[in-house]
Amino acid sequence: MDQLEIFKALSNKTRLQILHWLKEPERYFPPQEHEDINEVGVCVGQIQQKAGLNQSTISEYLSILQKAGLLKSTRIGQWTYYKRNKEAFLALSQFITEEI
Amino acid sequence: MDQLEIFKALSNKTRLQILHWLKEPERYFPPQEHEDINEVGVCVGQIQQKAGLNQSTISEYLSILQKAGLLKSTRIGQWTYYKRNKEAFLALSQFITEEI
DNA sequence: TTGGAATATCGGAAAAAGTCGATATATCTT
DNA sequence: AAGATATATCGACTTTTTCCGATATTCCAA
Repeated sequence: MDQLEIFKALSNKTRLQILHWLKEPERYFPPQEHEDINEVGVCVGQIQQKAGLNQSTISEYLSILQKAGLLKSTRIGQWTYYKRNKEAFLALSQFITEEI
Repeated sequence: MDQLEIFKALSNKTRLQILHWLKEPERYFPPQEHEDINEVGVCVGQIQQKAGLNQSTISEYLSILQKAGLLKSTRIGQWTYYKRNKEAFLALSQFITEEI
């Protein structure tokens, strides 16, 4: 866990918003056409639409969040689904109370 | 609590290091000449020395951490002492597990 | 096997952050 | 009151981040 990388990933309004949405995907997104939203997460296009930024920007943001370990991704057909990585948030929470 | 501001404050190696030191000030700093280290914290000069960056840089970094609410400061005579604000870390930890 | 849809990558312009040296301010000492 | 010490602020330059449009890649469907 690279904490600095994680905090950089969290230092952006849109990325924080995305994480908030992905904490409760059913609440913020329509059911995914082909997959179970709770199983694989939400596809890039839906997140992009909701965020209202350029497609390339959102694709990169999701990649930043994933590289930091905060999201997990699954490619199914032409879609990439992103979902929250619970363990990372627990570890980060612990880091904050115990190390800094 | 402005979470974005907090995460930006945490997105810097030196600032993270400072917070780590201030979590256990007795362990990382000599006793303060004039004050109780556990009461008021550590003065800017000591932190600057340990961090090895310019005085103005450290002064600004401490100000950033304080504006984000992560540190509290006390001016006593010509010294400004900074100490960890425990409540802020607890609240942040909770935000991370509950909101994102 | 070609066209279309979803996503990823690249290159760049603008904005923000990092870091310094110089200088200002506040306070202590004499 | 003057010099010394600790900290804060300012201006400048460099590096990083933001966000876009254009293009590439991957995969599906006809």
